[in-house]
Amino acid sequence: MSRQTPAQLPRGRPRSFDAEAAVERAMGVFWSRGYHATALPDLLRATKLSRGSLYAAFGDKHSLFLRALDRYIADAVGRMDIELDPRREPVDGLRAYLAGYVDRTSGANGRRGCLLVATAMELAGRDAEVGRRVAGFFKAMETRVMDTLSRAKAAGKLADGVEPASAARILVCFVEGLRVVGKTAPARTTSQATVEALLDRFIR
Amino acid sequence: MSRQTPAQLPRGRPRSFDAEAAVERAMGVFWSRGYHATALPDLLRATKLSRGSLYAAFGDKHSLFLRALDRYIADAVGRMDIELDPRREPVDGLRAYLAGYVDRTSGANGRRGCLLVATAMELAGRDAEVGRRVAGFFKAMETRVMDTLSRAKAAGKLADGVEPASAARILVCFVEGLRVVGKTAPARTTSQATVEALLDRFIR
DNA sequence: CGATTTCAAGACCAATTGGTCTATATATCG
DNA sequence: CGATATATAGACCAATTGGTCTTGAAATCG
Repeated sequence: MSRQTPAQLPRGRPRSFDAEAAVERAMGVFWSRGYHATALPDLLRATKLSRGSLYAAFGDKHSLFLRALDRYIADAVGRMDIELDPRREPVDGLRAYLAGYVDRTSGANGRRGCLLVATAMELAGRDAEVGRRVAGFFKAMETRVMDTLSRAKAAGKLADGVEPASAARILVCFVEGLRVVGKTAPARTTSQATVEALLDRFIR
Repeated sequence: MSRQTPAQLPRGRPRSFDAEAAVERAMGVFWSRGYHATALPDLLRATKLSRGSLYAAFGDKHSLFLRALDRYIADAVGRMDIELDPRREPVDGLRAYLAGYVDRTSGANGRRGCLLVATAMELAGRDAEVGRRVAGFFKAMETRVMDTLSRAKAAGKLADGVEPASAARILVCFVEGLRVVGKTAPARTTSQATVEALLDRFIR
């Protein structure tokens, strides 16, 4: 361990913008337009940064994209960790989790789509950095859903013959497919009914 | 009705390339790279056409893309019409249909992805021509799956409480989600097992 | 103050974009 | 043959791409 130097504040003009807020705004652009269709001017407008500042802070477009993607993933995982919290009734958790997807895949929300699914389709196959993140996200979701299903099963809430492991993979595919079909902006009632019909097959 | 003129053959050098084959090759490029990431030189290389011929035959990049997408959709619908043929055992048809997705969503096939899903995510929200095609395809799939499920139900092959209409929407979401998750190139056995577990919930 | 640092504005760059057009070769007709 | 039509190769175009660099104005320090 090296001795702690007295922290020596920087001397010049302090950083005056919030990098994390810039990442969030950039995320919004990539989300709406996709990676290739997003041009530098789009990002400058959204982040309200100058070219120089943006490149100084993030390196290049691809690095900024990865930060935006990481942010999107962290948000999604954080949401799941609340909805599928182990201290909660597992079936309630699953309902909340699926209700979130109903929300995100109907009407205008549906039409906007999902940065992660769009990125998976656009880049995951040819960009290893992206591929690892996408695979990691699906894995994280699968794990959380499986754990929740296991707790539901222990509580006798699963239909006969439902295996948490395979059911979790089914649910992951289903919700990601909802996001795809959601691009056609289906009515909320449609997504809602579909989700309920699916849940009926798994919950006692 | 105007009188039929004697068909008057064209007089000059005849067209020497097969437009439909060019569309198919272009489809392959869009499929592998996506719309925005496909540049003109990629299309010229794949179709083996000169710039002039390509623009004369197809107008512009976007029109060629629409033809490629139409071709992809026609192929997919044609496949379904065979797999889900009304003269076939409905449950066998569903198994064949799902087996096709297992094939297309595992390993290298999975990594390559699906032109339709990629297009849905990349363009459907902002390009009305594309949006209509994507929505039409999902509708076509849903109809065919629903009809098959109805026949299965009439034959007493469906599990209790399964409704063909909602089950068809579930299956459509599920298979499109398989294509998304397939971008991480899962093992064939994984996709296979997931599909079988799903079918178990619906088939008696 | 003067040193230091960060900012925005925008000039600038080479490469690439989708798209047009010209020149020329070639194939088919009457 | 001569007229007609179609092909290719590639020059050419303006606009845009991602990315660098310069300038000069602020903001903070000792």
